[in-house]
This record gives sequence, C-alpha cells and structure tokens, in this order.
Amino acid sequence: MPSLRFYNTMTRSKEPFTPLQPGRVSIYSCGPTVYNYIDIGLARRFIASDLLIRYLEYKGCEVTHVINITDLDDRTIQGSESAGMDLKPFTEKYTKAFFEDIEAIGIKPATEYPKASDHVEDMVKLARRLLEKGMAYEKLKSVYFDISRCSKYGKLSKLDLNKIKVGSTVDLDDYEKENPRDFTLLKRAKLSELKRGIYTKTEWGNIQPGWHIECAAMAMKYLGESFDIHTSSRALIFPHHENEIAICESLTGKPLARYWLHSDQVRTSSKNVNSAEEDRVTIRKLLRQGYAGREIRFWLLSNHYRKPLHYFDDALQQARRSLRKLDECVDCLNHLKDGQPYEEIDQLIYDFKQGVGDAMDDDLNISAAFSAIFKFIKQINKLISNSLLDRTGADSIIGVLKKIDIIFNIFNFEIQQLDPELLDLLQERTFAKNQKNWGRADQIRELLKEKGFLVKDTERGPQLRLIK
RNA sequence: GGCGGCAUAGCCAAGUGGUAAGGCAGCGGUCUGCAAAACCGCUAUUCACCAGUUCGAAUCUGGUUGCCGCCUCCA
Repeated sequence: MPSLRFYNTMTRSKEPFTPLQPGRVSIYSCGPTVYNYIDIGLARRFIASDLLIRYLEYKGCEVTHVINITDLDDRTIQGSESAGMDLKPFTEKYTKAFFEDIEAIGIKPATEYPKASDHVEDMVKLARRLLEKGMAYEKLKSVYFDISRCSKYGKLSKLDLNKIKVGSTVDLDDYEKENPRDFTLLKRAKLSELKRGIYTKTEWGNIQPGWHIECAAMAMKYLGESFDIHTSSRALIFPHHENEIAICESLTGKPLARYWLHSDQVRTSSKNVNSAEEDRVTIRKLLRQGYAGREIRFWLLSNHYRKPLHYFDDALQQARRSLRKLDECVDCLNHLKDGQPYEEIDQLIYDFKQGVGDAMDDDLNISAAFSAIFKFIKQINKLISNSLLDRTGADSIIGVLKKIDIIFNIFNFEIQQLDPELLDLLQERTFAKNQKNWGRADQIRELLKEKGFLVKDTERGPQLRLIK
C-alpha cells in the first residue's frame, strides 16, 4: 500500500503505511469506561477508528481490531456505589449500552473486547516483571513506575519533564511516590473497596490496577509486543499513552505501536463535551430526539478526524439534509427504467473511485472524499434528468456506490416496501387530483404526513418518502 | 511557565508554490392546481493582520493578533 499515508503522532508527520505482515493489520483502540452512556466525544473516537478499519478492509486488508472495556477503575467503582449496585451488574449494564450505541451509529464490531476485570492477573504479572527489572518500586503497598529509569519517557507527547507544572491537576498529598511524576501501576485498595470485595490479592497487598497498566496488559496480550496501529483521542496522549509505552517498551525493547493515530475532540459551545453531566450529549439522547443513527454517523464523520468537530443545534439537521441528497439519487437510480446508454459511464465511475481513493489514502481526508461523492452524485443527477442513463448504467452506478459504502456506511440502498394502505391513499389522492378535487388531495397529503410520509409528485408519478 | 494545534464565504470545510473542492443556508429558474421534494444555474478577485522570498503565495520565511487543547493516576 505505497500510496496510503497516515499522520503518526510519534513522528508528527505523515508516513507511508506498511503493516508488519503484508495484508494484515493489527489495531488497538482505547475503549470506553463503562460507568455511563457514551457521548458524542467518545463516539467520535470510535467513528474515527471505524473509518480507518473500513478503509483498510476496502483496500483488501484483514484487520484485527481490539477495543478494551474499562470496567475496573475509580469511576466504575464509584459509579456503582452511587447507583447502589454491585460492580459487575453496573458495568454490564453500560457495556451492553455501549454495544447498542456503537451499533446504532454503524460501527463495525471489533475482533475482541477484552475486559479489564478479566485481566488483572496479566497486569500483576507485568508489574512483577517491571519490579524485577528495576523499573518499578513498591511503596506503602502500592507499586509505582519509576520514570527516572525510562530514558525515552516523553517521546510521544514530546514533553520536557523538567518544565511541566507538577501537581496542577492532582492532589499530590494523596500519593506517596518518590517522584511526583511517577505513575501508579497497582494501587493499594481503599477501605471501601475492601469492604465491597473489589480488590486483588498480591504479594504487595490488596490492590487495584491502575488505568495505564490495564491497556498495556490487554494490548500486548491480544496483539503481541508490537502491533501496527494504536488509535485513540488526543486528550489521552499524555499521560495515558506515554505511560502505556513506558510500561510495554521498557519490558520488550520494541515499539508498542508503529503508528499512533489520534482523533480530536468534539466541542459543544467552546466547552469540552466531557464536562457537566447535563451538558453531555449522548448517542442515546440524540436517538431519542429522533435522529437516525446514520445521521449521527454522517455528522461525526463529516470533519477530518484530527480536527475538532463542533456540535451546534443545527448540525444534525444539516447532516440529515445532506443525506437526503444521496438518498434521492439512489432512489432515482433504483426506479430508473428508460434512457439512452451513457458511453462515458466506465470512465465516470473510474474517476469517482480514484477520487475517493486518493482522498482517503491521504490520511483519511474525509472532506475531499465527500466532495468526490457529492460531485459524482451531481453528475449522475444530470445524466438522469437528461435521460442519458439506462438500466445497465444505473446498476453499475449502484454497484460502485455500494462498494464505496464499505468505507463510509452512509448510504441507504433499501428499496422501500410500502404498506398497501398507504398505496391506496396515494391512489385516492391521484384520483382526487384528476377530478381537480384539490381539497381532498391536500387532505390526503396531510394525512400521509401524519403517518410520516412526504408526498412527492415526480415525473414518474407520486412517490412517498419516509420523514426521519 | 512548558508543549502542541487552529485562523479560508452567513455557517461547516478541502486545498502546502501555478491562480479558491464539497456540504448546509441564500437567490434565480424548471416541474406543480398550489405546495413540498427534486433537479438545473448563480453566489469568496480572495484565504486573520503586517513584512519578506518568488515570474507567481491561502500555500514558504519572520513577526503580530485572536481562539483552542494538553501539562500525572481523570477516562
């Protein structure tokens, strides 16, 4: 895949992408912490990795994708306590919700979804190895990573440890580290956790694994010591990914991931979405507001993954209207009967595929790819309105759109099956119209609207469109 | 204080040296009993500002201004 290039956070530049094994790509994505419903910020992260995976598959790669489920950490423990639930049913509830939500927005299931709670032993083993190597130390029954022993620490975030402000976002008094920059691998379980039975017994005492070692353990267990791509959001570069790298690479001496792809955040009125609870825009909330999953998907997809995406009131409405344009064209193609064969059709299709491929090869340039799609749609519409397309041509176009939609999953190719009752109403309206009984015709139009259908009078007779 | 990102039409946004893609909105037209939808057409002499390099700059260099993100156990 010489033409495919990704922006690698590690090198801060676009690099040609070549997988470790030709034709096979291994990807790890930081997963959700299952203590709440996912919001659009988190959803965007998974939309970005979904686009990446779909494009690699479109290019013929076999992709192994691992998304972890963080079901054992401070948030889930606290969340379950406030909810008055045991940890397991609590996290299971939100894990199930997570799967439902990503399915609703058309995200392909990952190959594996390892849970942190099932891998504590692997984490303890990692900590043990780090201690043996002298990369970690135990203090007051917690195990910390010793950053001073890791010369490459900071290579991903390019932070100069001597210049950062320590303690600006964390209360240092809570920890007994030798160096405030060291991070926790295993931390001593709290009294409340011991009472609830949420702890793991080790040679250092009863502990809770830290977040960084969770991802480190699961990534290496499922994808090996070195894999192709690590995806996540930019906000996690420091300290999370830096610490993951520190843990894994000081044990293996190999690069954990060869490419680091980070998506940017979703912002709501200049604030980070992960702010106050009532400000959180969850996928569930949007679905309840009547937006289709595919509309949410299209919107989340609509800006380049490395750029911030702004959420505003009309954003989803705009996405809906854009999709309508695509649907309308597919609808026309589906119903096309006559017309002249268009001789340049193969060239048109070839150029279109080329346009989309060139755009996506360049670090998944979605704007340029969508531009190519809408330009193509416009050309097709023109052919249709000039009767320059025959059934065979229409079929080829539907074929290429279906192919391209492997990447985007935004088209709707379903041919609508209408209820006979609706068809009767439509027929009655046509009859009324022929009788010039406008009152009755408009009345039926209203009635159909109440049933959720819009009447369109087209050249090939009246059509119904579902209002979503 | 440190590190990084961004600035292109009413809004979103592509474009890293050759004369401004695309979407939404707007306007004009076709169709229609009227609508709606759809389709067709139009809509930035100009890319935050100032200077420089160049035959040529949104694109490169220096500076200025404004906005945003991250900075240790919070995912």
